[in-house]
Amino acid sequence: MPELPEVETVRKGLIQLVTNKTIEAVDVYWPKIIEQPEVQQFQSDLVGQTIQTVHRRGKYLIFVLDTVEMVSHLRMEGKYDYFPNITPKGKHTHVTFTFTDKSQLHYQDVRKFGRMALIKKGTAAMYKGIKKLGPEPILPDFSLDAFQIRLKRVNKAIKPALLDQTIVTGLGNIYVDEALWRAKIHPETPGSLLNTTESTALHEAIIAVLQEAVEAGGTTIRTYQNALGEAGSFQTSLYVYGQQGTPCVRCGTAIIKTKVAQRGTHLCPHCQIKKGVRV
DNA sequence: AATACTACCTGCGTGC
DNA sequence: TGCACGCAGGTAGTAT
Repeated sequence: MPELPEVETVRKGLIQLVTNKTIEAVDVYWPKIIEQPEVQQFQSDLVGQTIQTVHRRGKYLIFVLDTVEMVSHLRMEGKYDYFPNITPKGKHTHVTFTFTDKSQLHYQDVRKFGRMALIKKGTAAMYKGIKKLGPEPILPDFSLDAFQIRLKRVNKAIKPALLDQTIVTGLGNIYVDEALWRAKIHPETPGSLLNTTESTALHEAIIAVLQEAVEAGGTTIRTYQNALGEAGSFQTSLYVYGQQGTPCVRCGTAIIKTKVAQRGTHLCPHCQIKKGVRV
């Protein structure tokens, strides 16, 4: 389910529900979810550890325990579900954590793309997926200067460039379309062709859309009862994502859906004109 | 180094 | 009803 705002919402929910809980058992039903160490080691390393807090970096959740940290990425459809009592696993439950008070955290993921890894405490920043992330989309981490300098070296389309997580982390398919619409930039524009006005507007739009979405608790597309972070309301504030056929609120032109770098892409064909390509 | 494509999975809607 | 196909909030691996 998640881009940054949804992951942040999940993190807040987890903090409320599992802080100070001690793990009594870990059950794994789809071993590929566990990246490292081996499943048995993963389970035994976690048993007896208490969750101190949950951090987030980009779209990664980082559970901080006594001597280890558990990095968790939800990818497309991963979800955490909390149960106050021991509860039978669902069809798509792949990992369960049972706490000493008999409450449980279930990891559910229809497409099984999500991943978990155990690392030594304090080493999350060095973890494979995390170490290559760009800055968090907030100031001062995400500096306009560095963003503009970096964009000059980007020859590919701005949309996949932003989805890459190395220029700035946290955008996914929804918020990248929203940010580009706000900044009036066509998603296929090569990064190097953005002028100062455009890159400044884009920088501002990225920060704003993600912050607003965090405040709204994220965007809920499909609802699964009980899952943490599924109560977001930002879907009512989307200007292009899923809005194909409806009028652009700025100019009235119908929003279209197309494909850019293999991803469904929404834009206003009047406000967002492609540069660098002969028409 | 940067870029482009594919794999990883399941379920759902669409069209024949 | 069955079936093929495209599509879905993401990233990692591989090849060029």
